[in-house]
Amino acid sequence: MPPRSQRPRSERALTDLEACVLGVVWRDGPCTAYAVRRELAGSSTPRWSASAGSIYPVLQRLEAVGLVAATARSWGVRGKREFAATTAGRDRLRSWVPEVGAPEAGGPAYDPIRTRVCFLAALTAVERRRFLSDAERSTRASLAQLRRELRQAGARIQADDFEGLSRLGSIGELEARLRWLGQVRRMLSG
Amino acid sequence: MPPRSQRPRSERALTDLEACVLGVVWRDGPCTAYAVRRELAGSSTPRWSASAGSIYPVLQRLEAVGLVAATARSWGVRGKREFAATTAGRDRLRSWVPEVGAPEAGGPAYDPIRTRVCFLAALTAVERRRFLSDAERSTRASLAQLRRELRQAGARIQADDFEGLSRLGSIGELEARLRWLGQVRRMLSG
DNA sequence: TCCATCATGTAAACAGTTACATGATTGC
DNA sequence: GCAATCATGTAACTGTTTACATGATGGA
Repeated sequence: MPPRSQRPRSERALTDLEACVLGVVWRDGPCTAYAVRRELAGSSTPRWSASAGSIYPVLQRLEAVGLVAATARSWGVRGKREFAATTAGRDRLRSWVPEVGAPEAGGPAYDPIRTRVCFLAALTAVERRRFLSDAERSTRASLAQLRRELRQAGARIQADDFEGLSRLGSIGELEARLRWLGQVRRMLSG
Repeated sequence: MPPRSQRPRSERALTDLEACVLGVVWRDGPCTAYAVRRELAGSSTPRWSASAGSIYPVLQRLEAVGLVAATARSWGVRGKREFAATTAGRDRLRSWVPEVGAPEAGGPAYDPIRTRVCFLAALTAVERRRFLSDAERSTRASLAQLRRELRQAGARIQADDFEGLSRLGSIGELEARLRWLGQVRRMLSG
């Protein structure tokens, strides 16, 4: 297990959070840090906390390296700052998206439920069944929510509605998980 | 967006990494930190780096709170330490597994590919197609690898082979992603 | 003899979270 | 008048990573 090579600080790759914030700023046009927060908080995949302490420092970093630029507006006593992606920011986003990074980028995502199944042996038979039904219920609830959002967004998904397409992917993932959980349940009881 | 309530340091919940390390130690019986590293590194979901700097501190923490215990063996000049889960550790693992934490625990996992699709609008049509075929190829490679591992493990999956069941879940997720990527590709070109 | 693997750790850096702090605006 | 939302940030903490450092064992 040799240590991996290191990139110089100045041109280091964007973290996924940085790239997402950059992406939101690029897509949603001039918007405040608060709007970015709201956007990330509303995401169906709550990977990040979207708290002020997460987002403000990220935008400061992005601004410092010139990937986003802020314009001040008067609001209250401190004013508000609206961010937009610069040309460099747009370019950076464009190079980030196809960046697969590791060769195993196509591997399965980290799923806390699947990870827990690995250690299901620690539970009694009753507890296992309970865990599985909880996981199924919870997954069904998320699935229903996603389908609601999909219906709300519009009758049919357009080719340029990448949020809708992404949501479609989430739905597919949850449906697959549900099928798998059923399979596991049948194997444990049968 | 009110701040969430905080847990006292002493009884804070295990992080997923801590729980996984505890789980591996519990499952694989007395084993060295190095073996835990190897196990995590070989996992199909490389969420963590599994470097020495990750695993050793985690085991130190787990040992400090009495969830694992080490027995020293003579090896080289420093000796080696073999870890095993204590009764408290096993209990803790048992309470961790069914712990769903957030109500949205059943939501979709964080998938870097899906996240990138959200910002596909930043690419040209040619770049989009290229991204999609890269993603499909990469996913197919991981899928083939997982199927190989599944075949290697044994002809049929036993009800108590939770690693095999988990792998089955990963395969289902990747198959779903592949179907979705095909759908996206058809929508973009059609 | 050399290399891969087994084995153990530490130190510094860093990203992200939690908690704290403040105040304006808008709608009921 | 009051509550929810909009808005901006900072400070401390902490978990994880990167890089560094060392040495034994076993097989080709």
